[in-house]
Amino acid sequence: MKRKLTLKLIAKELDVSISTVSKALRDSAEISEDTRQKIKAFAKLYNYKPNNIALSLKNRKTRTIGIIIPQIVHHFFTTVIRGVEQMAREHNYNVIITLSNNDFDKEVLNMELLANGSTDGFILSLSKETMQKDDFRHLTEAIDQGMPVVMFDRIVDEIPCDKVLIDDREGAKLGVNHLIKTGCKKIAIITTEDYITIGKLRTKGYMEALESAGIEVDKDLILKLDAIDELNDKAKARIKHFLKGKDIDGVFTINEIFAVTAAKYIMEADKTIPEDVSIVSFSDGELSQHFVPSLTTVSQHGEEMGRKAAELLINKLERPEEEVEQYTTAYIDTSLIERESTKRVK
Amino acid sequence: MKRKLTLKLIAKELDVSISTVSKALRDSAEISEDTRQKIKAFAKLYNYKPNNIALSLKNRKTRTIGIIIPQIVHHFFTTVIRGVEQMAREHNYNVIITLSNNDFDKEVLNMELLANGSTDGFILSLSKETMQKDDFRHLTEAIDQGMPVVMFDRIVDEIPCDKVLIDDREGAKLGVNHLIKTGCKKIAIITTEDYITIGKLRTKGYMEALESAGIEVDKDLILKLDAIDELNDKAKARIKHFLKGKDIDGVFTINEIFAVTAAKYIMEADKTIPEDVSIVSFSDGELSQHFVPSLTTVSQHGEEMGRKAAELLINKLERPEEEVEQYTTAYIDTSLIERESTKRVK
DNA sequence: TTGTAAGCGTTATCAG
DNA sequence: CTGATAACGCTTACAA
Repeated sequence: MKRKLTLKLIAKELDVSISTVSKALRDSAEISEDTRQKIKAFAKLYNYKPNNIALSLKNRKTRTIGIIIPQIVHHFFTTVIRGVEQMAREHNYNVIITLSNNDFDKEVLNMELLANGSTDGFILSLSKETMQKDDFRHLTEAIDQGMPVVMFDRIVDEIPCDKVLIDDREGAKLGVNHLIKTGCKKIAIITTEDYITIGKLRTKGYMEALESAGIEVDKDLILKLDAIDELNDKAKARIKHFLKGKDIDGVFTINEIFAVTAAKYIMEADKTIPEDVSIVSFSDGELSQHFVPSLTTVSQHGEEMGRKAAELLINKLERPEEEVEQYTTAYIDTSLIERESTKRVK
Repeated sequence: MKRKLTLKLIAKELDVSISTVSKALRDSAEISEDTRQKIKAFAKLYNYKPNNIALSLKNRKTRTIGIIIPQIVHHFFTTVIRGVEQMAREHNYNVIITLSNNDFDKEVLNMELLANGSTDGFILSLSKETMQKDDFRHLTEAIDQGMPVVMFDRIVDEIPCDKVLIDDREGAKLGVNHLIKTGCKKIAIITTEDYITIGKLRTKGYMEALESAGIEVDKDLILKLDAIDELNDKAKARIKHFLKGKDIDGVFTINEIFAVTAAKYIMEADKTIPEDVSIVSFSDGELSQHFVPSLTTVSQHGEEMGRKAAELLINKLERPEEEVEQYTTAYIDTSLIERESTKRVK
């Protein structure tokens, strides 16, 4: 492996000082046209690129934003990333991503990696395990050390940092209201246990929507699973059992996988979607789009979320150090995407 | 924002020299039990963490592997990442990811970011645009500068570096043979234009499978699209038109999206899957698993691929510098996952 | 047992 | 116009 070209090497080769080279390359007026030309030509020829590590050390800035997310398969996270990248690019920041795979230790590890020099701050969504463990020391430590942090989607209230959320409650209402509007009367929900914030809030939205439509909430129509991004066989069986023989005409689910699985069992029971049972899912992704029938979803506008998160972070990064700490929580609206799994509004 | 704790600060606070602190923290025998204890206690109390940037600069090593991929939505890429991370962890390397979003400029940008200090080497799959443009200067430059590179999946032969591939041709054969075995005689393929290597190779496998079964290749049963990860309306229309009224009993597609879209049009034409038309898709992902009917796929073993890529890279990184350059191309086997979209083998 | 100094690659300041 | 020097945070000979 060759050694990378450095200022020092160029200086030696051209028999000038390192600082001359540095200045020439940065087009300093101090340097004579002649030398500047010479140095630049040489640098270009041998493809000199400044060493970012050295720059970061010098500037105590990396101009890099770190993203830590539980799982990347999610179309949602991809869109968030895109949003972050857009905003980052506009402000001349780079973005690197690490995955926690929904694993606590990995999340901690990644945070340390990113917190110790590689990035100026980060944007993260908590792993499932972290939320279960209820252990956020890695977060508070990072924040204590002056790392700006923005949490999105899967957050925890107590941590003092900026937050970007979708309005889960409103989103769920949007979805359930659509079911109601299209004539559904007996609407079930497939959600998660309450320790997962999004599950809890979406369940709440579901209940509120029913109530304000004068429909009584029936506990038998609420299924709370312990799963979130993946369904094991047990969870599938629970969904199957839950749907079996129930007299329902609408299902609201808090994610795509739940929706698609429910749809499958509904069709297996020889009911048609949306005529017999309508379905609305939270989270708009590939699955919803390509499923037959395609699913009506509550879209989360991930890109916007990413943009907002990046904006908040960059704000913190570029603000004079002494300003009073204060944290904002931004809400991103959801919207309904109508597809084939619900009836047309009359 | 507080300033991060450094050796210097600790040294000042404890009134010792920086090197004493450094040594104490690294448990050097040079330092007296006493001072060591004192320093370590202090460091722990204030949660000292060494600055990775400084370490990288010092060691001229980051112990970080970069991954550059076109698009992360793909379940396949997620599994590859997981494989890379496993292997990396075993060898004490970190992993950071950047996305090219199938965009040439972004790929170049990301490479520069990663090549200029942030990582010791990288693993990448080319963006669609890069392959179209046929411009690989960013790659050769990085390699010239001594950055070890491993390409996987979407590669280009001419670049001198390690490569990890799945055997696309064999994989396609596997899939098509399965269709043949289950009784299909008129098998169509939905693939990409030939400039995308995987499309080309998979088409080849398809043809070979047919030929060796004594079935004549019918050009009318081959659809080459210009799309790869996403389908625009035009591509969808082409699929629809392609399938319409064609007398086929099997469809092989080179990715999930093509398969799912084809399935949809087939069902719309009131044919049943797999009785009337069987489907096999390349790439095993969420879509195939959750679609109704679930799709038989050729699985790519992404995790293994990731592991292999990381292994090759780490090998290069830890090898004494002077060794002769030589590049290996590893092939990862595919396997068939039978689901509902094909008939049982008799 | 502790401290000094050089060096990793840069840039900024100040002197020549 | 050019160059020496210090500094970013850390490690490691080498002195003391």
